[in-house]
Amino acid sequence: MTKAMNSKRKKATKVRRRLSANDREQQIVEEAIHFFAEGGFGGQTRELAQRLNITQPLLYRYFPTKQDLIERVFNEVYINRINPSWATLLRDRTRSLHDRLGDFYRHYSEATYRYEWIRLYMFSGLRGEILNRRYIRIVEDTLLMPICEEIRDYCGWPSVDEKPITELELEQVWVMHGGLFYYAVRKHIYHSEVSDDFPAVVSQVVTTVLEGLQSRMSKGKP
Amino acid sequence: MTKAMNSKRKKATKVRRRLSANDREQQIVEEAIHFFAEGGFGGQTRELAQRLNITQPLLYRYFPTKQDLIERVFNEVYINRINPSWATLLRDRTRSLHDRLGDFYRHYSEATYRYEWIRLYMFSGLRGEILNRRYIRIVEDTLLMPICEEIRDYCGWPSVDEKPITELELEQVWVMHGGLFYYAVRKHIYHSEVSDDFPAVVSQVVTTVLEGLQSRMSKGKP
DNA sequence: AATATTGTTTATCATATGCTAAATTAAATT
DNA sequence: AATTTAATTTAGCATATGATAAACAATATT
Repeated sequence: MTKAMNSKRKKATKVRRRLSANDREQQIVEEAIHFFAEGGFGGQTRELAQRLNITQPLLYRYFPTKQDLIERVFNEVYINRINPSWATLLRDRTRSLHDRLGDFYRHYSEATYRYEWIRLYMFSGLRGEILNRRYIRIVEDTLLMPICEEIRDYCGWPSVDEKPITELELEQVWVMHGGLFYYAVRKHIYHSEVSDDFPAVVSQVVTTVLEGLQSRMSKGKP
Repeated sequence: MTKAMNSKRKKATKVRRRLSANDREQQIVEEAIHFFAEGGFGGQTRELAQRLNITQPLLYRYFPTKQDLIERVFNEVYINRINPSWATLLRDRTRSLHDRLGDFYRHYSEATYRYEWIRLYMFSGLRGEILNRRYIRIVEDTLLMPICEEIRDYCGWPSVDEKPITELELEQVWVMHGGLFYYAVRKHIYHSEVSDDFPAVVSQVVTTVLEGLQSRMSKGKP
């Protein structure tokens, strides 16, 4: 029995060695995502290696420098995370704007309100990486601006062709968007207690904002 | 001329040495705030010393460990930053709730939407410091809950005595609060372009939220 | 002016940390 | 089975980094 266990354990301990280059690389990236998300990019390569059950120099076989690994992590987490179908969803005027926004934030939060995503994003921002500004630009152009336009339509305001979206209109949507994002910051960065019914929060907030904007409109505020 | 310049330069370089212990300590804390806010708590003590024009071991005369200095920075930045008069302001029902919230966020943002405050706060959160949760608790108890109560009154809902503030009501206010806070995150962490008229943003958001909530109420949603 | 006090620097230690070169060995190829 | 290929480890370099002890020197005290 002991023999069997030993051989089994041996296998369990050693069998994972000598992966194919592709598998090992992917494994490293995967673990690096968790690792850097937890402690930031100051984390030591030796500790990362330990978590992978490999030696530290092996990391350098796959990534020439730590910075290269970090950039790979960025790519893995942030590339192609914005689904183009979301913009389509938002513009679908056969549905109520309330439902569209609810659906959108359900999808959006599933993709981005994750422990790794949120934390790496904030670490990256504090580091002064270009990533965040680039991401914000995309969010603004492909998501928030369309939302502004749908709000225009919802409230019966002039179309974008007649009058471009103003800075304040965009900021209004940013506060909603940022407020919902901040829910994830409270949860994953501060480890604070938050409501466990995020869709309910979205629904309530969206209702309030839409009703509020519509009410402002009826009082003659474009 | 060269002589005069030399002696002058010498003076300029050396005259600031040998401060009183109190002055030196304060000077170190002050610089440490900027230093850690920029690069995080991983910043090297040697670099901090260089910026202070002192040698690195001198830091350890005033702070036994780096961690001690960091905690001192926390105290300096976060202790007594919440002005009790804000809660009073918020409860002053002789004024419109819109004006009260506008004033409150003017004061609150002046105190906390600062480069150092925001960044140290986020660095601290990512580090897992208790600071953030403690701060959040205070914000919730002394600011957001009162706001919830005022909203109840504003909308003509039952008082808190009759029915405690629900989780969703608090979350609604958190999204507004967090959304406004996120304005500062975009500015000071992502270095993104934001509207330079924050009071206008506040005014607009507050109007929308208040109108929206009131409108929901009139449709029978407490 | 001599002495005591204390703010500051010099020199240094121990460990951490990114990274490299060469040796080793598991797996693929012949 | 012998040989080649390539994944992995061992050993170690160079510099970074928090921290300490002792020497030094500006200021205060006598």
